[in-house]
Amino acid sequence: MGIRILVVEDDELIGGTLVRGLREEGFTVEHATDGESAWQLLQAGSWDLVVLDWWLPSQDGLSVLRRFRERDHETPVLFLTARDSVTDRVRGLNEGADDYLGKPFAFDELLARVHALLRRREGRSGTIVSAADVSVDLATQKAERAGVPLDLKAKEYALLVYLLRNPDEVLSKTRIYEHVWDERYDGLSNTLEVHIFELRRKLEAHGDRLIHTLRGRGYLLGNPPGGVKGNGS
Amino acid sequence: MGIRILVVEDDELIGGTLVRGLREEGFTVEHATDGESAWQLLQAGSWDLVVLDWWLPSQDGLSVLRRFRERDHETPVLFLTARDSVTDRVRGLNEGADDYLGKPFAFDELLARVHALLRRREGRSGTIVSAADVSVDLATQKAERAGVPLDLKAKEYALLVYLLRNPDEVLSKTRIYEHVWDERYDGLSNTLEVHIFELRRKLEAHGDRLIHTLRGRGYLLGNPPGGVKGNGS
DNA sequence: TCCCAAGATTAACGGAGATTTAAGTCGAGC
DNA sequence: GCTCGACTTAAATCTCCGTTAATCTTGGGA
Repeated sequence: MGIRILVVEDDELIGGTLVRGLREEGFTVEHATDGESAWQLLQAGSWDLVVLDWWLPSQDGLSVLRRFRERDHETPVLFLTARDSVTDRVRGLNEGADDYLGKPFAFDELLARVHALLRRREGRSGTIVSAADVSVDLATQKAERAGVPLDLKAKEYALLVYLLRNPDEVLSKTRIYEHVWDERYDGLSNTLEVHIFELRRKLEAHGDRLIHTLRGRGYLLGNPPGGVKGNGS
Repeated sequence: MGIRILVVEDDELIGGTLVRGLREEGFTVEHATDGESAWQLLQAGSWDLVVLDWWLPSQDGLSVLRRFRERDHETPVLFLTARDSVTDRVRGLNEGADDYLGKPFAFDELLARVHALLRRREGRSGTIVSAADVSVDLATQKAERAGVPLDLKAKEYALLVYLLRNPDEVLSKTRIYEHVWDERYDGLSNTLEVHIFELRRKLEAHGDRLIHTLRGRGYLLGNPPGGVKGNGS
């Protein structure tokens, strides 16, 4: 939903904790337990952040990172090193990792670094994503419109975040569905429409329409398409 | 629309998603589920891009590609390989595919590659198609004239894109209709004229006439035809 | 100048797609 | 294992886009 994180970690306990914990924080999380599947997932999807373990069974994390960086220099990578080895972390950073964390670590600490990396990428705006008079704080998961806090369900929140991150752009249902639900969109279900409805209801309690329908094309959050409609005169 | 894409994919879910998603993005999309019908469609129509699955029931995608490339070296082909097999993708590229994508893939990623391939072919200009003071960004589906955004319906958008891609050229109603509507033009319906009218209305709100009528021959977007009209001698 | 065909314009209709409401399902937490 | 709430499914209703159709306008030829 909204923000997609790939966790590459073979240790069952640590991996499970990471996935669960990050999901509770409202992220969409996928989990790979070896280098090969990690590589496939990296190529397949667009990720906002990658948490990558140093030691992996079939292929070490470093070479995954190196291959990944040949194509993608943007997506932040948080590197997990087995211990706080200076040489390891230097090598990781040299290969394009953005930050590292030595095991064992507290989940809190990892979360702080995740937010820091995402913040850096959001460009100045802190953990806050906003458009028009709506804003969401990704760290605290609080959404508000015109200063009034919104009480959103998890899916509504995820949907809003995705729309906010692509303001004034036509987003097809296919794209929205794949991002927010992390599934293929078969066009048979109207789940997306129902959530749009709920989100609109809550947003429009404190302002006018923000989510516009482009019939047959998708939805758009922001200014109504086509600028000013009925000009005066 | 305006831009025609052939999707060759036997998997119902993936194919359905591709067709629906690409249509939402404003393309005219046809769908073939086996090599034989794919071959027929390839020969029948003129396509701007082909998305071709590796595995097909009656005949594998590679041989379809090979046969197609004997006649057509221009049309970009995006190849879908079942997995990220290096040998598969090398073979595909050797046979004349322009790009590949390993399943599973996110729709977003496919869309990005589609735009990249079209861009390469559109000639430098990015995803932007323009003529005179009108331009359309195929990626964001935003159209504008003299900097003023236009609020176009799906069909109007498709029509405009087709006209923009063939500026200063007389386009018969038959050609326009078959490209934009993807149907035979029987000359009985005046749908095309109605859409031309609507499109003109929106375009001419911010400038003078751009779509000219060539009585009995069709329409032309661009400079008035023949320069000076009633020149003597 | 008159006539006719091609095209322009306007209004109305039908249906696909979108909205809305309500009932069903599933999982988390007690 | 029960209950509550979030999410999904289903179904009714509505809305708007694209088409049709009917009328008006224009241009070219006799």
